[in-house]
Amino acid sequence: MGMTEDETFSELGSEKREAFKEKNKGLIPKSSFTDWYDNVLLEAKIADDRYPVKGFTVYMGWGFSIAKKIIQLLEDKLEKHGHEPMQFPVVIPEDVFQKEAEHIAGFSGEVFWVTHAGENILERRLLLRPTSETAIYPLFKIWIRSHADLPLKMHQTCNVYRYETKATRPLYRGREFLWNEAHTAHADYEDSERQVKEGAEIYSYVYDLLGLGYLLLERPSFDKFAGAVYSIAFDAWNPDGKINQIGTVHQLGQNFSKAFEITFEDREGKQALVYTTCYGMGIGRVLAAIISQHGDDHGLVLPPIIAPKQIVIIPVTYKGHEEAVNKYAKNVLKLLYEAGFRVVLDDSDLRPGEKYYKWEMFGVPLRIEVGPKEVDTKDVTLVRRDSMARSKVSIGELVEAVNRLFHEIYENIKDMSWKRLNELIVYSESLEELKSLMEKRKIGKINWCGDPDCAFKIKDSVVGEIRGSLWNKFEETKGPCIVCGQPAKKVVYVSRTI
RNA sequence: GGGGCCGUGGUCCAGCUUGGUCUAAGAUGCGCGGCUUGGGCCCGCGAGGUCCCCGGUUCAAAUCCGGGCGGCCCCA
Repeated sequence: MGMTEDETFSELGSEKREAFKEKNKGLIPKSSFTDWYDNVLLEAKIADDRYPVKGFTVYMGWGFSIAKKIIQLLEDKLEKHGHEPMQFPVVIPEDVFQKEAEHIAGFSGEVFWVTHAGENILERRLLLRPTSETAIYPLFKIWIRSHADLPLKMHQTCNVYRYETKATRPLYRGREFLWNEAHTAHADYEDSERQVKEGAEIYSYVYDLLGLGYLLLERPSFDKFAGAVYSIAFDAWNPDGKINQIGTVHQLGQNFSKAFEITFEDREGKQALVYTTCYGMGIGRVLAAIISQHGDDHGLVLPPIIAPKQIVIIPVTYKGHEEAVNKYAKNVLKLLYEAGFRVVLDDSDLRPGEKYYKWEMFGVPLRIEVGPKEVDTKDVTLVRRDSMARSKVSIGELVEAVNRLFHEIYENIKDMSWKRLNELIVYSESLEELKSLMEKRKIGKINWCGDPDCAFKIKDSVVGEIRGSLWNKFEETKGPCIVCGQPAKKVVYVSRTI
């Protein structure tokens, strides 16, 4: 439509832009990803970035409703696996924060400080948690007495604070962000390893319910969490060719238990240090992944499981038929409500066409149209949000049909997302080739010797960086290291990052 | 951290080069009324603005200059 692939909406001349909007009634095409994304956030009432502090974003009604559904899926699953819900304070005293050397080195550059109370300078400075290990471990030290107290597993959903120096983006990267973090302590390394697997499985379970496409990678050692033995991460694809890290799981070994002296009496009656793990999921980033992976030119496309409203009923009334149609629509509403669906009847004064566009923007999975025809034939017209496919079904079969369509919508958006991810991944045998892949916004798959110097050379010569190797599946190397030509140890993925 | 582009009613934006005709145009959205209603229909009326902020130049600043804040893109 008069726009090349590389051109973004905002780079078009105002004339072309006006022409575009005239033709598309104000909608920005998803191919202009940044503009589309900003537009959808506001139009679909997801988030408002106009809060007067840089990097701090307001969740609006529809967006926070979705966020709450995501949180609920995650919390239910964590608690099913024995994690107790807790809430730790947002402030951490400076001296406690500084107990683990690597951890401070990793985070101290981006912490917010609380230095005053009124006009008085605090004797002991406090910081806003950038993550909660150092808030939680002093209490773990108190709570854990013996092997009978282990494993200890907790989680909390809270805001954390990091003074990001990179460009902030609503939901993707904020200086305050909503996440859920889990922290566990174990009697031996084997049990903490089992826990890392459980954490990864819990996260996979949630992302799969949301139909997201992602890579589960073990990060190279130079990119692990500050203070971790190793880190694994969930990298979701993004339409602009960057990678969106939606969750991480860390094996912390005894690094923190040493620093915080978290000991227990083992079965032989001796004091020993616990092993800890932690994992975090950024709710905003997961929401951003759902918006970006599933959305289309008409706006959001939500998986039914997290849609705040799953079905919208649109009555199509004509003069003389209003009463019959409205009555019929209310019966359909009641039927679906009683069957347990989240359903809304839009009986506002807008024209039906306008309502279609509006609810498509909000990503409601199914639309039901009822007019005089349906009243006559005792059925309804169903329209899927993902494919826009129409069908008719009798009232008697409606509930069954909705369940079936929800399942089909979920399967379809999930398949499309994974298909897109697989199309993005391209195997590459030379730096030249890798560079061109990055320019085409692809994800490179390469052989690597494991030397950090080679990794830095990649970062210097192509725009992307090494994200890691598959964690849950071993991949055989197919050639020498792409940089130095020495024998390769790992197949790793390279991409731009958000 | 470096470079580029940008900031005008809720949203998208015209105006800026060449200061005055700007008491800031338009579209969309919003409110009221009418008409309509199977994909953003049409007509009428109305509300809505610190032209991002501070300072400077000038008889005069949305427009020029300096600084700040904020946004987007590219590079480290």
